[in-house]
Amino acid sequence: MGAVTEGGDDLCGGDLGSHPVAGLTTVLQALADPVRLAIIRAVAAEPRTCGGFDVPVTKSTLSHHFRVLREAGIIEQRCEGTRKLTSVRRAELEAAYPGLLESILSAPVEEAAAR
Amino acid sequence: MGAVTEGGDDLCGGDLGSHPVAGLTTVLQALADPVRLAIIRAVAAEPRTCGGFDVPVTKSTLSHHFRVLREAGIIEQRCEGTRKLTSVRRAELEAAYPGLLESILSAPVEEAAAR
DNA sequence: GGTATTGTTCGATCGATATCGTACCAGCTA
DNA sequence: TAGCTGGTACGATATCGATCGAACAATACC
Repeated sequence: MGAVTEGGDDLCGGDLGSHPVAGLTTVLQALADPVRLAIIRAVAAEPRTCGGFDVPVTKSTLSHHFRVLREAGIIEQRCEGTRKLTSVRRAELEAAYPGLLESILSAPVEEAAAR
Repeated sequence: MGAVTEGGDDLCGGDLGSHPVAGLTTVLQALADPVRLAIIRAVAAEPRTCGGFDVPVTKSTLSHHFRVLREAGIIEQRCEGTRKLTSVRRAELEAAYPGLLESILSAPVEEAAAR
């Protein structure tokens, strides 16, 4: 079975989107962070690259958060030249935990709290 | 230094149920633990006391988890003699984050994983 | 009164993780 | 070719939190 046929250039399409949606605890843990929550809100509104966030962390920390979200099966990333386009895996998430993402995205945004 | 003299009528009625539902991050963090998830599932099915759980932790750890859930506004506890009856604050939670509790409770139960 | 039951609190331990800085790598672009 | 940009990898640090045991408190029961 073809792993990922992204239409030609699959230089990075290998394991970036192949993570299945993780267990409930893992997913909740991935969501239970203000930075990641901000990421998901922004990405859910419109897929974007790492540069498109205004969270007050360095890019290495941002990369770490992306990995956590990716490994929880919440987001997927697609190479776009030198950039990486991040998007929420709405369908898979909805299939695994119906209503969860919806209820979280529709919750009021908390003000950024130092942690 | 004795003479606390609290009168003895309502030792626990005060702040055990008065916590408002916390912010989304706090609530998700409170939910993102297998032990607490098990507690909530059990309590949601039927309010019960601390002894009514089969989680593999000591009672002090259990007490800690109850405090976290209580302070997140997810559960409330009522004194019942020497016992404490715990129940989920469904209405308040539903008002704060519609659909959240529902989606979590209806998710498949993960097998207990060592953490 | 004395004992058992139920639960909290405190101190200690120990693993998880959020964060940063630096180095590094892969594509663009001049 | 070199430089620039977006992103990852790795090591170090520091804080958070889950866990336990022991001590304590309050009520029920004999």
